[in-house]
Amino acid sequence: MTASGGRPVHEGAGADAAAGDTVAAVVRQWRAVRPGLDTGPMEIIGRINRCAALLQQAEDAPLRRAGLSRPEFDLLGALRRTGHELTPGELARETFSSGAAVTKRLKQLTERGLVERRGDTRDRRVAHVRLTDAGRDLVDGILPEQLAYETAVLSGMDGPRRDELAALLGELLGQLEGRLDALRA
Amino acid sequence: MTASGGRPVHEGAGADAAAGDTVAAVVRQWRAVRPGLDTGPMEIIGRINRCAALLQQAEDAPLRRAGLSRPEFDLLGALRRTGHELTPGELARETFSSGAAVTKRLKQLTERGLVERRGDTRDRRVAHVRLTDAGRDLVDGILPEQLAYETAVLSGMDGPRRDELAALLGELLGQLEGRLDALRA
DNA sequence: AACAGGTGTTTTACTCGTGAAATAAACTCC
DNA sequence: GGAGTTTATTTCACGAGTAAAACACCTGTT
Repeated sequence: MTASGGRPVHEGAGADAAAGDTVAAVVRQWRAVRPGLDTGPMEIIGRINRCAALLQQAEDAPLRRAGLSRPEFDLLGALRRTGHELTPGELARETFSSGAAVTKRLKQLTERGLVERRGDTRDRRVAHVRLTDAGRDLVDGILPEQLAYETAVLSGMDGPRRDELAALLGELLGQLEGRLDALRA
Repeated sequence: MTASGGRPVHEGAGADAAAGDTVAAVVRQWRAVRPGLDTGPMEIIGRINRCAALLQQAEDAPLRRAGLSRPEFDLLGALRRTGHELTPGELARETFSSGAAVTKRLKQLTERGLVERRGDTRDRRVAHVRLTDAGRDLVDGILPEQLAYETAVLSGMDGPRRDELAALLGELLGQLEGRLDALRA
């Protein structure tokens, strides 16, 4: 199959895959050592995890140049894309991180002059966080760079397949999120 | 998390009909605030990162029951699936983590009696690590549970689409891994 | 008005991973 | 057969995240 140049289309549970990616190799090892195991889920979950790890590493490059970690950028991005102030609690939900982590990040970002906080006049427990001009400029400057970089990283795949992949991931994610919300209820 | 990570706060009433997953909503926010940006990569990279986060959370459940973290299980799994001893360096490469992390994990797993080490007779720098019987039994006991759990998590998608998703992820991963090696050279 | 309970945020104590230096042993090549 | 280099592994100092407790404030009830 590698020799014929075709990519494995039906790489189902029983197919002998071309060497391909490292996950395929791992799955092959498991099947050799513990035959009869249903290794199907590995081919999706293992690959997602590995892709995420590699992408994160790759993506870090443009951000690091600006002295930002990815979680920090996510926080700034949440403020930028919603277009209004957010409370620490909302930021935690928005960036899927713990409240404590947000507190720490806000402290640093405030010190760097990228965000500002003000107290709520009615409820003195809550704070409102907004981007400073410097913060907004930073996000606006980085984002196109970031997206261009990501485009380059994905450029090995042609357009239609990228769309197909995005659609399938969207379907999976929608279901995972539904399932998670269900567990939360 | 990614630039596209997060949940929309003010998504307009009634948008949930076509909302899809959270990443789609985030992308919509970006497009509203900064039109003209090519948000294509977010729909893949953002979703992969978010899926990875959710899956990791979900996957942790069966492992935690056994008192193992995922990186620890990966280490044990590498020993189990290769079927032979590995050096710390090989384990680091195999589990995609740093040497220092492997050293720490080995220390803990050794104390728990799950792995053993012996020195190489020829080259006294290198160590060889292998599973103890208890370690092997633990992995063999957990793995089917783990795979069953993962199958359940993915059960919202039907077979053909799962295969298609696995194939596309394999293609992407293969390219990312190639690209990474290229960048390293 | 005062208290009980709930909510938003921060603090605390801890774990874990990382990069860089340290250690130690093996090659190389003159 | 040493001096210098490379390779394998560990140690160290530190940063970042987490869960749980602490804190501060609000709200409903009586």
